[in-house]
Amino acid sequence: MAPIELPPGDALKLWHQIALRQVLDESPDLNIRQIAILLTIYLEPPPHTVRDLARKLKVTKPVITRALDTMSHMKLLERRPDERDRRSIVVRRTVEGTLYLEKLGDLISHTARGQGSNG
Amino acid sequence: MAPIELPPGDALKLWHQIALRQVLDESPDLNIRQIAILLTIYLEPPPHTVRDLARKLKVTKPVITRALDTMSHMKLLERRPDERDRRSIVVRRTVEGTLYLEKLGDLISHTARGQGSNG
DNA sequence: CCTTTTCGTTTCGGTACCGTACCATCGAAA
DNA sequence: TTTCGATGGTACGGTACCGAAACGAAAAGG
Repeated sequence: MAPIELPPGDALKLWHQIALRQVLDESPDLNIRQIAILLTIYLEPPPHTVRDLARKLKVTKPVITRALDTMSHMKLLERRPDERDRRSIVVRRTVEGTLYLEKLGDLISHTARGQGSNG
Repeated sequence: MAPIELPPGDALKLWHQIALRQVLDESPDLNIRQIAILLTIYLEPPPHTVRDLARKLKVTKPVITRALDTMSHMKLLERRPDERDRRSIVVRRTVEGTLYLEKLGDLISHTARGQGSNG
């Protein structure tokens, strides 16, 4: 895989266009912690528990609980009891969450493509 | 300028790493609207008034007013009365805001560079 | 059994954001 | 001058987030 050349100035323009698009589209505005949690769940190997996520992001457990409340209500992910240890829960992906992140990836990718050229 | 090739999968990994870094660094978490406002002010030609920003982002004026309150308190930008029309204010850049966005651009750029290569 | 530890959730007080509606000021035009 | 529209700010009620602390349930260990 070739390194991606993205000078700081272009990076900010890219960020700007993506932020602008998200605002104009009125897409659900997850805060930065929720985004980090969601992407960790989808991009890193399972299982994901509240405790693991809290430790990985260096946030308190209630932050994870509340983020899971919000995002599971949006159907972006799903809680499941852990069969082996009933104190734990396991966070799982959903179809809706997969679609949401696919769209996000496409948006970033497409914006980056338009960004580099002189358009 | 060459087009930037950033496949959706890599885009999500990039997003993940940047979000993770922002959370771990406890950087001030501006919401998506505030980011869009800030970058518009810094990347598009002045002058920037509340009304212009509200129209450009298709949000209500109080959204802009509150975002300016928050970000001017963080010294990321500055309100100034418009000399020509005293009903208007003009939003201006600050040194701190410039530094903040320079750091953000560097973070994105650096993360993207590490993203594409196998590092 | 009983105590301690672990896990996720809930509660508490506080802060920040939202949209709707209203307000004070300024500028333009009669 | 008065009237009217434009501009930015404020007030209100509601929602969501935060950290700290307390909680109930389940596991671990005596």
